[in-house]
Amino acid sequence: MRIGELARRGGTTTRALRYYESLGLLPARRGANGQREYDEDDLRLVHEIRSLTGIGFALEDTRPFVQCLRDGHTTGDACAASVEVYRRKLAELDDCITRLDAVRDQVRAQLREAEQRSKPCGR
Amino acid sequence: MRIGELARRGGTTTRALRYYESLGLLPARRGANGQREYDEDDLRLVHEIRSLTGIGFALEDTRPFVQCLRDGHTTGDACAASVEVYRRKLAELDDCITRLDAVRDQVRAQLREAEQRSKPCGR
DNA sequence: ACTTGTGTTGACGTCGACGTCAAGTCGGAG
DNA sequence: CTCCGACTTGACGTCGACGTCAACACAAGT
Repeated sequence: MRIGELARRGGTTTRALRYYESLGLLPARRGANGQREYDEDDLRLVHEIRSLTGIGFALEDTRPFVQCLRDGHTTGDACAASVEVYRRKLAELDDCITRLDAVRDQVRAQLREAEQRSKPCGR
Repeated sequence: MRIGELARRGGTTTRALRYYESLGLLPARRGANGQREYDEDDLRLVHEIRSLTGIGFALEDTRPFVQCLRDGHTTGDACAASVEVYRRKLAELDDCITRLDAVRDQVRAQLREAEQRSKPCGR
């Protein structure tokens, strides 16, 4: 299939696919006319990339997963490098959530205080 | 005081202060020589901006707080517009945390599954 | 007077993941 | 043959909060 179909079926755009190729993430074979030619395996790679970036993974973080699939594994996370990314991301998420929780509490407290001051009168 | 001192005492850089000025967030008086001249009140504004951006507020979100201080209030959140920003931010934080929690659980599950597959043998 | 430090404006660079536009080529329908 | 849609490469735009550099003026210490 050509790039337009791959984009449609992969839930993305041709621009994104060319961008992935420019990063070496999604290399493409070329037909006699110079147009990019893709197959079902490529569609799997696109799905892997999209599902990972969809939950907040950076494109570079998807690289091990994509490589893993290209190496013939049935899932992108069957390789050690991918699992390592999982671990790192999990740690990042924990950190992030912890910080956001703290900020939320802080903002909540400030909000309560500000509302308190604005209605100092009884009732 | 001049811009360098304000930057030092405000815990930021001269570049940032000029940037704030370009946004109309921190207007500056000028001395006879054309140099920016600041006072202690300006330092308060800088502290307000930094403490808010420090916890993740966008610069534009700090505008009501800064305006509030310039209007003579003792705190930046003494005005309705500021409190409104608090409320909006709190909602954003709740949303964000909820989503991140879901993602974390998802990644955790994937990680467990991947580790499971890599060590299918007992023990 | 000289040097060093601090100030000024203006403009381009950064990061990530593409969007958008331009100008041209290719494929199939009518 | 013509036309439209899909394809090609290349290059600039976007967003936010500044960093960095250039080239110059001003201030203060010895």
